[in-house]
Amino acid sequence: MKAVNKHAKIITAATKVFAKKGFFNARISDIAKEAKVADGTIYLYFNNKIDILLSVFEEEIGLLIKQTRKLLEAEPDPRKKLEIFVVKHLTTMKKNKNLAEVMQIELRQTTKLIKEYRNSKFSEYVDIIAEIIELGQQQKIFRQDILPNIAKRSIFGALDEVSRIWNITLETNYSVEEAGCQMIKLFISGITEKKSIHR
Amino acid sequence: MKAVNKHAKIITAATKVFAKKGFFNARISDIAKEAKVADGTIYLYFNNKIDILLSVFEEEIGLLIKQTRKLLEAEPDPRKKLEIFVVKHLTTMKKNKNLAEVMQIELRQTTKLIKEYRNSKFSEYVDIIAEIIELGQQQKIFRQDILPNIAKRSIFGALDEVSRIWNITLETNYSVEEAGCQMIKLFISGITEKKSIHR
DNA sequence: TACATCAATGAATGACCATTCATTTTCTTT
DNA sequence: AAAGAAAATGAATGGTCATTCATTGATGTA
Repeated sequence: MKAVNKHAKIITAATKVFAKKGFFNARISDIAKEAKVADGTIYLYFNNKIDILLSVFEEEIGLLIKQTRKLLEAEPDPRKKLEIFVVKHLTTMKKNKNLAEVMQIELRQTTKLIKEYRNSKFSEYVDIIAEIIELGQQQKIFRQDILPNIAKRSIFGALDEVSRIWNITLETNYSVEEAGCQMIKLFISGITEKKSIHR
Repeated sequence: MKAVNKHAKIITAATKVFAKKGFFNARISDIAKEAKVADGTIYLYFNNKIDILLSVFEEEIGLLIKQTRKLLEAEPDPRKKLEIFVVKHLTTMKKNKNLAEVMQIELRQTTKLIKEYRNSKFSEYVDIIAEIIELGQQQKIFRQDILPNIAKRSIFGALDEVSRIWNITLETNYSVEEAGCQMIKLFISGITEKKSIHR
């Protein structure tokens, strides 16, 4: 068969199948069927099952990093940058539920292997948040007493959990705009009523 | 054999094994060995493998809910309540890495079954945050324009991610106190530099 | 057309492991 | 102490896939 890039076809199929069934419940034969390819063909393009998962992730998050960086570079204000990151993340996860699920569920699974892997692309993604925070601190717009490394985890975790919920409950409770706006408020200004000054 | 509550013994063993290997990579025989019990014995106390996982979770989170509620009831200030919740969560997850891992990793896995299950104990736990926020809003201490349902997800997600990192990286980068304090700052007052000083 | 090279196929293999159940051990009652 | 009941055992079963590889098909070359 004159393959129109089988590699890509298999990745797309695998993303879909992993998202639907989870890594351990996904069968190679499911992926093969989805990609309209023989089971054995998959092994011409990937070493094994986990290799497929990692390829799926690498591909998708790499793209996300590139797009996010592109959006950010035009904007100088760190507050706006943070907003852009939040909205971009939520939008992507809402649009691409397969990616969302693969990110959220699968990559918390195969402990050892993933732990090592995560130190590359995934870290790079989360570190974008830390960069924004550091920039804001340099410009004296963000508080100096916030540790970027804890804040970045908090913000990523919040985004991750909110978009996870979208995948779990079929109903779409909140729009991206509404959720994003709420989260920005929370991170930027906190939960406390502005006028009240605490003692 | 002089059974000293095998049920409990199996649960403890299962928690340990699930945390170490993950649900799908954990063997019933591993759990049996850890509990010093025959493989078959496990089926006298549990219906099947997933039943063990759910029992582990139910047990542990039930306890956490009880302890957290107890700590909260003495404190009237919603800001302090939030602080108590944050610190209790982080402390528990740091102390009980097995529980942390079971919560964080396993329960994001078996999609369908867990989705239904999560609507009970897990939701109850996260809803404690929403209750605190609503209380703060009634008292006009927290902003009215924050939606408790999004804020609760954000705060839980942040806590979850920060404690997840503790489990992944062997080094203990930040103490519970430091991380808790940072997160409280972030949620309560936000990231922006302010004139008014909190507390 | 004949041959060579490379890609693709999918049935067969073999390892793995949750679950079962016939048997053994321990406990209770009389 | 003996018999019956209950609990525990762990080897055997049966089903499930990931992975392999002998075979087939496609494409290019001369």
